[in-house]
Amino acid sequence: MHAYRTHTCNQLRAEHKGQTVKISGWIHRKRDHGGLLFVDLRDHYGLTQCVINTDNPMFPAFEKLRLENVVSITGEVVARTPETVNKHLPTGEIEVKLKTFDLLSAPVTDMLPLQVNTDEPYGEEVRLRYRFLDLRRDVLHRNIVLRCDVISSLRRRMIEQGFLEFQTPILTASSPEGARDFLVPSRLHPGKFYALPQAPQQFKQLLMMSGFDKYFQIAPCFRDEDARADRTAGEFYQLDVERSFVTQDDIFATMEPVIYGVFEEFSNFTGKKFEVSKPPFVRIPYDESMLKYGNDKPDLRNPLVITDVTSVFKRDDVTFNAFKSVLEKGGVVRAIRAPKVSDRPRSFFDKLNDWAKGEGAVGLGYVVFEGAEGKGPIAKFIPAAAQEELKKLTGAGSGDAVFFVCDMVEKAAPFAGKARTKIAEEMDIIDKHKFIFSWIVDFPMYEINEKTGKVDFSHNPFSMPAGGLHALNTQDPLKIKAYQYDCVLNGIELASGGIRNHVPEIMERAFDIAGYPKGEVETKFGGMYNAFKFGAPPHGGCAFGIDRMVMFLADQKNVREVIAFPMNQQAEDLLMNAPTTVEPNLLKDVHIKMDLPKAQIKAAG
RNA sequence: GCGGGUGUAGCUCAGUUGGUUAGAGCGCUUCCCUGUCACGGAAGAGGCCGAGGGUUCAAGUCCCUUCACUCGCGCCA
Repeated sequence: MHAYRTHTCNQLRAEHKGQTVKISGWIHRKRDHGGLLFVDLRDHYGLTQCVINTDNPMFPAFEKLRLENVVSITGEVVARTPETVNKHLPTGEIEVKLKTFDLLSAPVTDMLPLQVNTDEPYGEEVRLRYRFLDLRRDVLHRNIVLRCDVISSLRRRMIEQGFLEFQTPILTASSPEGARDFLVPSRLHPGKFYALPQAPQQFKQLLMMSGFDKYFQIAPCFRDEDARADRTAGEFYQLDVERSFVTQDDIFATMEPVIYGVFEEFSNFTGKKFEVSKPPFVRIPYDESMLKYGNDKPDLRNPLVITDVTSVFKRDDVTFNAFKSVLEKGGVVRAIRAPKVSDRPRSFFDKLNDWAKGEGAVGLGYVVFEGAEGKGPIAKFIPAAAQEELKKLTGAGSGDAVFFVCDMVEKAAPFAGKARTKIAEEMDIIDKHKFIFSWIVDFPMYEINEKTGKVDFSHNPFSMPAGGLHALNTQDPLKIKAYQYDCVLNGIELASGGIRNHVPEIMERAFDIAGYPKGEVETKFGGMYNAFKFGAPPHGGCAFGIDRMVMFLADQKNVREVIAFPMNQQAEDLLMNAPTTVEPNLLKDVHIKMDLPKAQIKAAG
């Protein structure tokens, strides 16, 4: 007999009755009847009930074992009587009648800081400090299995399309992404540093210039920026993809079946099937998204749409001066039509108005259409003819309300976006069991940097500008679009990508417009720049956030729920105690001397 | 760096307007219990109420400071 087990804890069925088996695992739960003791033994695969009574001389020793001890149990598989079968358990037809057992772990003597056999919510700090216990618990354990399955599915789907899986360096140089780098000091080169890759961006482009055609990688990425619920501290994984001789549509056609396929494959993970939007995913130009949804990552589960109704409030017969004064300064009015809400109580509208005030707005004006007539606090400023124009622009009919946001465009658009979300939430019209994908396309190549007031890259500086060199030389930089796109799912950015700029002349001009001195491209991205000169194929790609994909499929609100060993919000690993101070000789090796803020000198000790 | 929330037993939480000895469930210890499956029952141990300061006859409760965790903002093209 095997030293540890002949079967797993999810394997034994009625057909095994009479067999002598050995199973190993953790003591999940005990039910002690004095003369009769039931123990649920748990391993990765499931639970098996074991039973022992006082006839067995091992009874006293076995009875003393505490929860979460690791034991192997040898015994006979016994069919349960019909009335004692447990239908909720796959192994519920049988139990193992214990003959002998071995304690395989050191005996558990301390109190468990968190209980494995409950689904009670625990504090983050305890969960992270004792992550190995939390990972034993059902929900987190299954989430991590899902993550493994999702990654192998992605890998299989990419390989089936003829992509090659690469590894790229972890110790590298600073890359063109805009985030803070993690730095690693060089021992051999005093005063110099490696940077951990924010993404393998340059390497994957170099692989295209090296003639490999179809690249992918399950790539670790490192960015020294603060965490959010959908963004872990420090590091995350991307499905990183690049292809040669492709257009934007080729990238979409490559990725849509992969992403749709994976989401469809695991759409039933939570036990409730999610409906997945089929390829081709809807494509929305950036400008349209900003107008209709108020951001560049629309939640398309929300059916509400924003329209521009500035023209209505500019009419001479409309006398709503609160808006007119803003319009005179160049502002806009954005409207959100909320269908069939005229029967809602006044409190529905007041609540939204209070919310808007809480967001720093003056309020959220609205008109409710009942029959032909518009009602509400500001309806009296809008005569019938103007109301007709309003209905025409927004598509509002009888029973609908239209909410207004008025401000300068750069404030009105995002606030209308927030209001769109808030109104839909209050109306409870967002279908929580849908995955709706979209591609946001035609991002602007440049934007005004608010701090400096100068023209800056708005996305990846390596993206190809639409219209190429001609556009760069002849158009207003702020009007130039880039072959740059995001894949958005339910209001969260899932991927970003672009068709790259592979022509040195266009790249130099692009950096010139963003105010970089001549030669900057060559100094900063020398390897890439050289490659561009020696035969670079047109290429492009994208990168999908794996943690976020799994988070969606597991229906979790926080990426930590799908990562085995995440850091906390302060980018600390409570289990491994990182970051930590190091021995002075290690610092000396890498030529580092501390110069700490006074308050932290004691802490660094 | 800034704002919101939370902090009471090993864990999850309750604790009234400031008022006697700070409670419950799980876990832990001892005992009873031979068909449970979140087994049941009896008893028990376990508390610097995050820390420090203040107001008060009296503070878990009110005020100030501070720390930790968390959510968000800044940041992340």
